[in-house]
Amino acid sequence: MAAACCAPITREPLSEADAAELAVLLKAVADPVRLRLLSMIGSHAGGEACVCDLTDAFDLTAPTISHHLKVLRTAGLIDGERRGTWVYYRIVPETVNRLGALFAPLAEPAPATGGPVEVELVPLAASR
Amino acid sequence: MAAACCAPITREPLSEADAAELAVLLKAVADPVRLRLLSMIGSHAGGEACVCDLTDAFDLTAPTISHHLKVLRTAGLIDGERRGTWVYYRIVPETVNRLGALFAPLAEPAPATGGPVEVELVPLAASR
DNA sequence: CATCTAATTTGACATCCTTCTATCCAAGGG
DNA sequence: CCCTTGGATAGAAGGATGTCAAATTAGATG
Repeated sequence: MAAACCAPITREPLSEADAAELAVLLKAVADPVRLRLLSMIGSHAGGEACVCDLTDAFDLTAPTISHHLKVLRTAGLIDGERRGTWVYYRIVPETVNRLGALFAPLAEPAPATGGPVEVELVPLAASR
Repeated sequence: MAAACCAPITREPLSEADAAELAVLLKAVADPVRLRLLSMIGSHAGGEACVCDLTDAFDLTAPTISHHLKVLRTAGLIDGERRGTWVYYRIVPETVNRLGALFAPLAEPAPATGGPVEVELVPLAASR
């Protein structure tokens, strides 16, 4: 899987291949449970979260949570590691950033000048 | 549907309600055809595209394209208008921007320098 | 070694999604 | 007024997806 790229979605038409690959990534996050898992892992102190903590936060069985974690891991959004008895997961920033770039703000509500970021912005002078 | 908010996904845990609402939005874009439709509409000269142009770009029947456009419209990602014989669609920037904010770039690698965090991550599923 | 707990895998089932064909509505042109 | 064309709707078939119970693997502990 070549890293899909892709200029902001409103900049230029996506190729069929890029669209297919991005859809896989988006399907992974297009679920309430996985969205919450991702945010819980990403915002957890230390940058990683134990599966045991995650499981307790839902009214779902452990296998179901495990399934969702696998989907996120397969998509390259998180990465897991076993340390002793417990397994810890952490965010893979590169992959998350790819989604951010896809929906990059198209000059509207001023992208809150909160933090200096490394998003590759393409010259905004072309069409339009 | 109240406008969902939401700080970047790695900033703080999403509430159950916000996650549910965002998942609906993400499901709308988590499809290769709809991704391409969105990018074709958004990047089209004049900011809008005719359904007739969109349909020709796919190996799908007109009803199928119409269905996907409806999904995007229902999600608030695009807006359509009939002018005479043809129907034109355009992007709704506010909604797209919401997704951009969700996956807003977080500081890159930033592994606590020196910490015991540099562990070799073993693919959990690899063992067999 | 036996056993307990954390986490994943497997298999089943109900639901949702994508796509099609057939049909219907809207706008224009003879 | 009829007919043609652009586009949406209705309904159905088939595949994909989320969830659970049961079984399995991997450390830790007695």
